Amino acid sequence: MQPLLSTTAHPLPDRSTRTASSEQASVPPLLARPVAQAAALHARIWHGLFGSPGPGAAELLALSAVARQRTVLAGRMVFERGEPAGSLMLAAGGDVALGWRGSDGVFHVERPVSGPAWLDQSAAWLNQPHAMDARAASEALIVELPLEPVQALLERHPGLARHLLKSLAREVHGLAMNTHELMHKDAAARFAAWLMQRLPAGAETGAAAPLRLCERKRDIASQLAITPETLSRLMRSLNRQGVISVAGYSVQVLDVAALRRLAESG
Amino acid sequence: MQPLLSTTAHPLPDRSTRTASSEQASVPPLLARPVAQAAALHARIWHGLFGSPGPGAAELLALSAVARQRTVLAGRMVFERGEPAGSLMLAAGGDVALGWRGSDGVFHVERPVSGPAWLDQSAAWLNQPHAMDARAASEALIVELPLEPVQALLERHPGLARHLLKSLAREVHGLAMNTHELMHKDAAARFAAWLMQRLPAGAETGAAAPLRLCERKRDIASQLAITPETLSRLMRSLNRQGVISVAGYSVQVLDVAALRRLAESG
DNA sequence: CGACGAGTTGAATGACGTCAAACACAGTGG
DNA sequence: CCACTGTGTTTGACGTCATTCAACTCGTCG
Repeated sequence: MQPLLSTTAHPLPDRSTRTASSEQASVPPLLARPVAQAAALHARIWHGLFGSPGPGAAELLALSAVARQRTVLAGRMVFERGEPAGSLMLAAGGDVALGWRGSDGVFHVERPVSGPAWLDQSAAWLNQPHAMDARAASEALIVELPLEPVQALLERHPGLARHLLKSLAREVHGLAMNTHELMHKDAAARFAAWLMQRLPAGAETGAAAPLRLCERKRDIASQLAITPETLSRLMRSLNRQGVISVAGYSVQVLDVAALRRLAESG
Repeated sequence: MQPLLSTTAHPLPDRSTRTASSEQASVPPLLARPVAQAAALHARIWHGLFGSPGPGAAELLALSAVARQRTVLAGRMVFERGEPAGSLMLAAGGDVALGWRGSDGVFHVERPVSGPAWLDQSAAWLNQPHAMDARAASEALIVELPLEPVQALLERHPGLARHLLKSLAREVHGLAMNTHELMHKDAAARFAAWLMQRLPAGAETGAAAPLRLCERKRDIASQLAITPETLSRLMRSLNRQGVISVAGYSVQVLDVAALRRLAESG
């Protein structure tokens, strides 16, 4: 029916391979190498969380001192909705999916996260339970910052507060954008925006380098709050319009300008 | 057509009266009374923002010292999207609508806020412009906390950081709930949840006291991300099912349990 | 091979938006 | 008192977008 496009199913993205390589890049050295280098790696994690300019070396060291870490195997829960949250939670490395598990046992991804990144920095401050489930998509290094010690830290390192406030503010900003998108954009615009987000920064016009989807399409759909069927139809429609070119899990954006127009229509 | 229900239009809620009375209650004394009592009122404002237990007296005093205030007349903009945000912004009293002005000049309310409450506590920390427009719905007392002095304050009063973090965390929590609702609930469920929220705390089952809508229905609709037409049909449908009883701007919830079921379906 | 899960496709259904008309009320000026 | 106007809401007809349900294909794993 569409001879120019292979509509056949394609193999799933190889999660185990991807997992392994992403861990090679960021996590395992932390566990395997001598302490001095581990500290340098900690610094890189904090940098990912706080951006730059981040907290000073002394403050980061103090943070590292109160941090408790553990690894969570792929597929296991990091924390569950309703569980009391005594700590600020973050993923130092690996991939974690924030979402919720339906009554049928299926996990719905609402926000995929790839370390280093915060998992829940708000529940602990409010003395409330976690509001979502968090499930490791790959083996992940989870860091917990227990609230009490962090508060004590703020007394001794007031400069740290500014960075914690900043990262919370970043989350507010992101959530507000997200809400706005959901309220005012249709599925096509949201998907276009999703694609734009993972376009390498360079590509401003014309065609861009091929892009590889590294999640199941059903998970992409659930981030966009649409059904897998609708996502499939959307991709086919954009493909037919010549905006993107789809082959299984690899997508090439052919017309960045058109995609941007779509993403901003709303 | 519906002899049991008056379906005729009803006069708008009297905004000017409502405005005046809400200001009588919270704002004007601050401007009119001696300094000692003004401080007490400041305390009440901070309490509204931070909850309890809030910051200590010394910290509140320091906050008050760096605060700059101004009043904004009903209908004027408090700040606009894109405007640089050098301060944490809050409404000490009066009603402010957060939203955005469409290209046609119509203002779409996304979140109504009634002082004391934060208007924008995130943009300033990120050195970013405001992400939304804010428009005074009634005459409002606006307080700005310029970022620089607040940061200096954090050095001297580390305990303050905890409360700022907490209020930001509260906003994260609220936004996350909102996002979740938009993603997974249909219009009827969202409206039911909206009604539940403004039900007095006492009413758990059966019928509840009549409720008076004090915004234009089109503004309620835009908070729910639906059109006024859909809201009208929803109210009629709930009325027909006997869950609520509608007469113009006054709504009585007849069956709290059914409403809760609706609100949680999704 | 057969079972299973992921993805795709089509038809039917439903939810919600759009458009246009009518109505209610407030305020205005005769 | 009565038209007249403007804004807000209601209602109906209709269209569009997205979900649902049910097949069907492909690839993997046993």
